[in-house]
Amino acid sequence: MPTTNARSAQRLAKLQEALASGGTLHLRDAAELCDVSEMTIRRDLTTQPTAMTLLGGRLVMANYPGVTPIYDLTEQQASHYQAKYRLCQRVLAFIEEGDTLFIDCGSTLIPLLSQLSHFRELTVVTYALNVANAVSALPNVRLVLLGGLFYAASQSFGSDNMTAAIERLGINKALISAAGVDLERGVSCFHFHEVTPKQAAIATAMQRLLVVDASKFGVVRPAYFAALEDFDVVVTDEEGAPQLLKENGCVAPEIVVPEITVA
Amino acid sequence: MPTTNARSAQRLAKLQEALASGGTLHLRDAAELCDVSEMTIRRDLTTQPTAMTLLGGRLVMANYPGVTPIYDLTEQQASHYQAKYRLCQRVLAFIEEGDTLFIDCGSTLIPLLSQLSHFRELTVVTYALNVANAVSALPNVRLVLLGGLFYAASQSFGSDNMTAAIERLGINKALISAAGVDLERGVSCFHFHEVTPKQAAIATAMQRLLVVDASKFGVVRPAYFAALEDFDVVVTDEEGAPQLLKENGCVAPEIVVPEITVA
DNA sequence: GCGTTAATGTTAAAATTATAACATTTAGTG
DNA sequence: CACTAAATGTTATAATTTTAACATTAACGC
Repeated sequence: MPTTNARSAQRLAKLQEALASGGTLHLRDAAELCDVSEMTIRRDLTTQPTAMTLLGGRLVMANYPGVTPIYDLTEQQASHYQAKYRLCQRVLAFIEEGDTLFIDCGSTLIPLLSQLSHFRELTVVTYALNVANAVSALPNVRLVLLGGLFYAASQSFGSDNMTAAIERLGINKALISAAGVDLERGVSCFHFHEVTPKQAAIATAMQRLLVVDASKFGVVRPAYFAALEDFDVVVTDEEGAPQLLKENGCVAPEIVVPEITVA
Repeated sequence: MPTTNARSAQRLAKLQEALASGGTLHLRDAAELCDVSEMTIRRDLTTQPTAMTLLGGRLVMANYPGVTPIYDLTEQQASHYQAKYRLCQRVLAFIEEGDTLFIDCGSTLIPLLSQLSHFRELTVVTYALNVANAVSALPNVRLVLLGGLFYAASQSFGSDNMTAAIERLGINKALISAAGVDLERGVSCFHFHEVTPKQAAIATAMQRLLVVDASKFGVVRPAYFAALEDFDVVVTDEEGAPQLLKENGCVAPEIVVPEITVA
């Protein structure tokens, strides 16, 4: 097994160039383009670290949204996806024609976005790149992206005038996700730069929805951003959640539970 | 051969939901998800009109940039790609370690972006979603996205405080693209919302580079944004460009032509 | 309920892609 | 210049995906 190879890296760079503007390249053509055998390209891909993948004999950029997170729905993951999907279906029940939605970063709310195409007119405000990408494809949804410095870990942006930018917008409903929800320690996330936009959205929005799956209950993450009482609604997927929360003296949010039927 | 099938369409809709947020779905999992055999899914795809494709046993959204336009490198397309690639190679010669680059929207500068991974540290400022996506994958490049309202036609954002946001940044080099370059009528683009960020970048940057292929010469587009003299360098791919411009009395910009060797 | 037809399932064969093993070429070194 | 080892090519084999043909089930009209 060789350590590094300059020529190999050069080939991959060339191929990546070809794919940078989008599209796929058949292994056969890739080999021809680089004037080597298909096997060499295959080896390049396995030996060197690269952003490309071979998908059914075709070379694709692995980090492209339509390709990357290869949704390997094994049994567990399939059910996990179903859970995420159902959660978003419940959120959908709160969305109305003409709404201006603040949509938080993370993966929780992603399945919701394609559902937004069923509305005639909506506006989505977000500070997350993955959310923006999904929404940018919807012709009926106006997209406002709050920019700034990009944080790869959360695929989102941070800026010092995020609060001001959010306050200027007439946000109807804030859909907030979280990495931890605890009755005493409140609602928290992983990254500190998310705190500002989340808090600004909570402060501005007419209605505040916390969207979390049950696995987040009882968990505390480094960045605290709100108390459970700051939300009007908690949308979750666990049967026991309402009791769990209410028995512990938390009465503020209306909690939406699995009774809601999924189409 | 059946005419239409409600259930078939319903399955495809369900699968499309699953893929809407990006990713791929193995045929096996798609079949399981719909509770039918793989063959049925295959038939759905061939029978019904759909935006999905089967790529190496995996279901993908065919209209996603990384997947759809299957890059059939016929001779012409290959050479067209080569041209774009060469143009960006020339631009690359102007970029230095540690630069803060303003990168304009459009497709012209896209091939440049993956090349930026060769630097140790760079900062890219942009108001284009496609640029941001390409840059977000580069670990060595800091990304600043100027947000606002999304314009699908140019895959970019517009906002009324774009100028202020750009002025606050210490932009080293502005890489500007254009849809039209005319000696008398100046440099123009298609969309009016692009004018503000372009002009702000030109005003702020230390060095201003206009990057255009020769097909843009002599063309005037609706939105004027600068005179040719506002640029320090014009990077182009046409041999005749320097004479063409200089003979017409335009002496300001240094023009970079194909003499520069491509690796 | 019977007969017809669409819809789906099952299986086998063909085509394609992936892996592995070994052969050959190329580059570098003393 | 020979020696070594990496890099690439070639070929055979395995695994996977695609296609095709036929069997079975479900739906619908009479």
